[in-house]
Order: sequence, then C-alpha cells, then structure tokens
Amino acid sequence: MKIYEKLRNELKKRHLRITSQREAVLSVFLENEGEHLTADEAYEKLSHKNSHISKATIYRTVDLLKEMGFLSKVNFGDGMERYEVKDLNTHQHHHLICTKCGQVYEIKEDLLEDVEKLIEERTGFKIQDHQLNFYGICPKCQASKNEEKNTEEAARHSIK
Amino acid sequence: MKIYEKLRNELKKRHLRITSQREAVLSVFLENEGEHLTADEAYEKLSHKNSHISKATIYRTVDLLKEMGFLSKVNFGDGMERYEVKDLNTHQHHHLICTKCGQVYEIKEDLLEDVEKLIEERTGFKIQDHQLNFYGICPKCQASKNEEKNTEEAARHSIK
DNA sequence: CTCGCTGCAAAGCCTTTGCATTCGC
DNA sequence: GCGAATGCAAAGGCTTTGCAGCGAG
Repeated sequence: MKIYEKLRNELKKRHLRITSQREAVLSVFLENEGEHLTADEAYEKLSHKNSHISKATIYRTVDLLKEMGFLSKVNFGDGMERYEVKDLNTHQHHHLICTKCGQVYEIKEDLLEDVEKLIEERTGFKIQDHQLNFYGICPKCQASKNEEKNTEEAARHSIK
Repeated sequence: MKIYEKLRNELKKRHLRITSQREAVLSVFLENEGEHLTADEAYEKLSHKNSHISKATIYRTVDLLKEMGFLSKVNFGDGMERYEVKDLNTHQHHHLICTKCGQVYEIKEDLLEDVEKLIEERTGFKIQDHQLNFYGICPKCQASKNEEKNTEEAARHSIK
C-alpha cells in the first residue's frame, strides 16, 4: 500500500528505523478514520487485534507520525489528545462536537480556503495549520433532553 | 463596576453564594485580558496580589464562571486548560498561536459570521460555541530560526 | 556490532475529590 | 444555625521518562 511506502521512505530519510510498531500504529489510525482516537483507544484497538504494543511506544509513535505529517492532533476539549490521519490530498475538514454525548461529526467543506493567506499577509506569520471546532447539541440529544440521563458511555464523552 | 454586579445577580439567581474568592477569580481574568490564563497562572497572579485562594477553589470557580458565561475555555494544544473573559458585547475573535515560542495573537475579525447558522440548518445541531485556532511561526521566530535555541521561557510555552 | 527502539514501571503534571472547617445568608 | 464554599492534602487520569534488553541495519 502506498502510504506505508511513504512511511518507510520518510523514516529512511530521517535515518530512523522501520519497525513493526510504527507500521501498526499508523495502521490503526488508517483503519479507524473518522474516529479521532486517543493514545489509549489506539492501544486498546491494537491489543484486540494482535499487536501488543506498549502505551509508551504509542505515545512516542503518534508524536513521531505527527512530526512526519501522517497524523494531525485534534482537541475536542475533553482533556485528551486525539489524532487523525492527515490526508494531504483531500480538502480540510472541521469538527462538530456534541457537548452532551461527545459524538463528533465532520464538516467536509473547507471554510477557510483563503483565510490563511490573508492572515499571513497581514501578520507576517507563516501558517502551518488550523483547527476549527463547533460545539453544540446534536439532534438526538435535543430530542432526548428531558428524558432520563443519557448512557454512561455518553456521559464519559461529554464535554464540560 | 458593572460586571461584578452581573456576577452577583447571576449567583443570586442560581441561589449560590457571593464570596470574595469568586469575585477575585473573575477580577484576575479581567485584569489580564488577552492572556488566556491557566488555573495555575491565575493562582500565581492572585498570590502575588493579596488573595490566597487555594488551587482547588480556582478550578472550581473557573468552571462555574464558564458555566455562567463569564469565561470561555480555550485550548492551544499545550496540555493545559486556559480561560479568557467572554465579552458578549464585542465580536468574536480567533487565535493565532506561534508553535515555536507559544505567543498568542488575537485575530479580531469574526470570520464565521454566517457559518454557524448554515451548519445549524444543514445538520440540525444547536450550536453553542466555536473555536478557531491558527498555528504557525511568528515573524520573530522566523527571523531567529537559525540562531541558537530560544529562551527557556519560550521553550516552556512551545507547542508540540 | 552498534545504536536506536521498545517495554515496563515509576515519575510528572494538571485536575478533581473527600472531608473537616469556615462563613454567607 | 444550616448548608454551601473553601482549603488542604490525597487521589486520579493522561502523558512522559529512565533504563535494561531487544532488534534493525
């Protein structure tokens, strides 16, 4: 597959080693696109498969993959660092987060097409990245607002 | 001052108590607008003045002030929760963060004037808030990019 | 063979919580 | 005086780090 070659090339270029762990960590994010996994979630998913990779390695690897441009860090205000595959070929997207159940939806349009350039011109910054999150209540939670408390699962993901 | 009256009214409305700590915490954010203080920074600023308020109370109070709409939580990817005064009268603003020295600049324009409504219509979400951050290298850090490492202070604020 | 990478456990940091005491109302 | 708020210290949760052993090149 193309992206694993890219990974190997990038590692070689930096004189770093190609290890099964590095490929496995990238794979778990590829196989769960749109899920914005935390390090811990990636660890669980990997454990359920085959690979027993230590959490320390997961943390070190997501950091490296981010540095090499394969992952982006995203933050939904729930106190954990989350990562997603950075697809350089597609448009950027933004996130719409339900503050009640924690569900995250992606907004496909790139609303900031020309804004980065504008800001670079005005401020002299060299812009590398941006992150746009909308917070609100999803239709499902609006509907159930007066019913009993949502699931435990939801409560765990809710945002303060 | 107007905003302290608003605080007292809001507390009364919720049958909560008016305490010196609650006013002091709000005051430190008002006196340091544009600084995006963490709980710990607020604690330090308060200690240097007069008020000795425990950190636990700071945490509890910023949370309450956010719930009541006096503060907004902002996140710059540095692993700490930051808060700023939420000025309901002015336009929204966004943040431009230098990933090297951690300096934060504010972008005054509201770039998302109509976007929220559009998203509400399309998705059925009830949008409460949004957060837009740009990450890049500020002019100063671009200039000094080949010089020796920036200050310790800067390193502490840098974003991975 | 060498040096980078991993795994494990311990340590670090920020934040939350339990409980006795204090203090609005 | 009653119950909420505070302070202190301990606990919690996520992330980083030290170090011995393993494994890629």
